[in-house]
Order: sequence, then C-alpha cells, then structure tokens
Amino acid sequence: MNAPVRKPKSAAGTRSDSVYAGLRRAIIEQALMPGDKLTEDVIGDRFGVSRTIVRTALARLHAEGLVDMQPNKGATIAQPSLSEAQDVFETRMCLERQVLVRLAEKVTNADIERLQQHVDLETKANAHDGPAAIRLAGEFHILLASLSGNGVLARYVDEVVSRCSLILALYSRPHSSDCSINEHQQIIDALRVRNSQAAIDAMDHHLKAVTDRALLSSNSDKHRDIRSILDRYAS
Amino acid sequence: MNAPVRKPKSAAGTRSDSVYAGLRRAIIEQALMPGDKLTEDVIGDRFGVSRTIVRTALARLHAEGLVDMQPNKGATIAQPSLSEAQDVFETRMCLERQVLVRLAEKVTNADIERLQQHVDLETKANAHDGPAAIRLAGEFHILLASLSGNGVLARYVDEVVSRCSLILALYSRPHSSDCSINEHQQIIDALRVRNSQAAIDAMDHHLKAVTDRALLSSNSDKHRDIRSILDRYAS
DNA sequence: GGGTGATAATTTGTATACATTTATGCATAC
DNA sequence: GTATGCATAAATGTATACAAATTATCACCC
Repeated sequence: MNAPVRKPKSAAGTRSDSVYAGLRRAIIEQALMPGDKLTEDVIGDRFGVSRTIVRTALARLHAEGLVDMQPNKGATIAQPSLSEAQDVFETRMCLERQVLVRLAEKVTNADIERLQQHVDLETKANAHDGPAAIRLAGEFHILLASLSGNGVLARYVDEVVSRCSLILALYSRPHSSDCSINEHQQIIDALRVRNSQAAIDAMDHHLKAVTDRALLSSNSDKHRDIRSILDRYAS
Repeated sequence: MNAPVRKPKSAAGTRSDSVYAGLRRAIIEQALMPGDKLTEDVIGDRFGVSRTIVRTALARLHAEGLVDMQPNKGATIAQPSLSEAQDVFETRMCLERQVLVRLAEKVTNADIERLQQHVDLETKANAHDGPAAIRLAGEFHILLASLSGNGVLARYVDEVVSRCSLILALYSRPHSSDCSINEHQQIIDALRVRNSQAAIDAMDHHLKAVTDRALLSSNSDKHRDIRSILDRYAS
C-alpha cells in the first residue's frame, strides 16, 4: 500500500509549479490517461502539499485544456472530442508554420546543432524508453518554437503540442511516439539550407501524418490507480 | 472613503470567474493601467470574496499575460516590453489570418449580419463612451474568431487581443480606440462576397495600422487609487 | 537635509477548518 | 434480482489562521 510520504523535493520554484510540472509530465507521457480522476487530496498526499497548492496547479492545467473541471465534481484528465482535436491540429499547423517562417530567416548554426542533438536523443530514446520517446517527440516542436524567439508563439505551440499528446492517447494506438524521427530530420535539413518553403512543406507533411495516424483504436483500461502512477512524478 | 461593501452579485458562475471577468474588463477598458498594483486584500474587499478566490483569478490573468507576478511581491498589471509587444502582434496576425481563411469558406449570412450589428454598435459607442468603445473594438475581433468555429483559435485570439489593449495602453495615446471602425467594415465587406484574400488583406492592413498607431506617447500618471476604480467593476 | 537601521505594519504563501455538494453503501420494498 | 431511500462517507468550494517575506515608519546619526 503506497505510503503517502512527501518526497525530498528536488527542483524548487513555487510549490504549485512543481505539482503542475509533475502532473503535466504524467499526462504528456501518457501515464495519466484521458478520463482519469484527479482527486485533490490524493495529489496533495503524493506531492506533499495542501489542497490549496493542488488546486492552483489543476486550474492552470484546466486553462491549458489538459484537464476538464466540472463544478462540485472535480477534475479529470481531459478527453478532447474529435471536433476539439481537429481544432487543435488546425491551430497547431497555423502556429508551427509561423515558427518556421521566423526560423528560416533567423536560425543560427548553433540552433541547428541543438536541434540535431535533440533528434539524436530522440533516436536513442526511441529504442528503449517509450514514455520518454513520446515526451521528446513533443519537445522537438517546443524547441523549434522557442528558437523562433517569439515567446508568445512558443507558449501557444507548447500548449497545442501538449494537447496533441492527449489526443493521440485517446485516438491513436497506445504508446507509439507518433512523430517519425525521420520527419523531424527533414525539417532540420530544410532549415540548414534556410529553405523556408521546404521546411514548411516538411512540417505540413509531418503534421498531416500525425493527424492521420490518430483516429485509430481507442485504448481504455479502467480501474487505474492514480496513486502508484503519481509516485513516479512527485519529484 | 469608498465603503468596502459586497455588491449584490449579478452574474453567477464560480465566484473567481466573476472576479476574473471584472478585473479583465477593467484592464481592457484601460481603467487599470500597466504597472498598477493588485493587492489581494483590496480586490477581495471590493468583490466581497476571500483572498483564495482573488488568488485564483490573478493566477489566471497571469497565465494569460495580463498581469505580472513576482514571488512574495504580488501582482501588478502587466507592462509588456516592446519585444513582447512585437511578439503579440506577430502572433495575432498569424492567428487572425487563419480565422479569416476559415470564415471565408464557412461564414453564413446570419454571421455577417451579427458582425454588421456589432460594427454599428461600435459606431454608436465611439461617439460618447470611451471605455466601451475600446472594449467593443477588441470584441469585434473576438466575435470574428468565435464565428470561425474553432474554439482553440478563438481562445488564443481572445488572449492576444486582450494583451493588445494593454500594449496600446502603454505605447499609444490614451483612450483612443485604436481600431478604425472603417477598417472593420472593410473586413465585413470582403467576407460578404466570400473573398478570403481581400479579407486577409484588409485585416493585414488593419493590424499594421494598429501597430503603427502604437509606439507613440506613453502616459504615466502615478498614485492611482485602485479602490475607486474597482467599484465600477465589482458587478 | 539626507542616509541608516531597527521596528512595526502590510502583504504574500500555505495549511487547515468548515459548510455544501456529490458519491457510496446498505437496508428495505417490490 | 433490481430498484428506492436514507445514512454515511468522501470530495469540493470558500474562508480563515498563521508563518515568512516584504514594505513602510521613524528615530537616530552624520
């Protein structure tokens, strides 16, 4: 019976930030699945904080579309409808195109080196660590966006990419990373020669492929125990 | 000495929603100006709620970029830097273009009628109600986005439009609505004939004009009394 | 007059208490 | 066996209490 102990608390920041980050990672790595109940007391116990803190974190995740909240009934991991999913993908494509427009005109060799290193990391993780591979695939897009130098754009990309994890968890086959590393490589290659149109085309192709890979078998295993899952994320 | 009384509470929803909405409106109508301190107790008194509720509302406004928060030092109305301002405008243009792409292919006559009514409203307000005119000008863009049918896109447009209010409060002359109603009319006219390119061109022109109108005189009157301002927004 | 430091008053961060709402369990009835 | 109600437990919404941090006040000194 997992003991409700507080972990030694590694990274600081305000406490709610670390709860937020932990939950977010659990969602993105698909450890917490759409529909899972997020009881405030349970989360508070696992992270060693009060409900006040948990509530702040949940509200933030709700604002980002990662958790659903019903008045007096609490929070659950969001279950985006197909229509919402389409909206997310459309918006994501719009945003990521703009990222590439910006990047093509301002990307440095150092930036490209960083991107390349990330893809190499993805390749390694893809072999043996499923959850990390999922997360890294998303983080490639987030890295791209942050290199664009536009913080607002980067934040929105971050959000839609996270929500895509959720969507893929719902509509795609489980634990496939859904981002072909080869497609990421093509984007880097286009950026390396500052060919913005080629980069955008590669991104369009990539995102369309991800979208298509969705809409497959939905996996639903019930009776999931949030306690044991959260132990791994209450860092 | 303004009495700290709770108002009769009109619109429901959760309590923090109404605090959020009230503060947001005060910011958008430029009643609260960039840099103004947002003391939790003061806001709580004005809205008749506890700090818990205020805190939730402030956190949400912070996530949307409308208020700055420093650890242990509380919240102030955000003061976007010029660089942030450029990021917001760039992102806004990207998003609103997509809105028009969608609208040009799916807009109904009823939608156009609603848009026209809104612009008529703007015209009326422009004559005598300064703050309302500012708000209505922004709401035209929000209405456009919501008619696009893409909720995600609409939420992001909502956010960047709000932040533009803040930016114009900082960098433009005070209390000018900054949205020429004529330019809104041109966008409607283009949509009426389903000419997406003309609509996008009109929007580009409009947003460029708004951007240009910024970067003018910065107004800074200090010693503002939040209490008296909030009385009008604690509905 | 203007700087300096100790002290008091605010203000924030977090936990806890309590009321209200929702979910659960169990006995009874059909 | 399934359904209905009530009693109980659990979870949420909000306010409040208290510690820690910040800011303001003011006497003191140069």
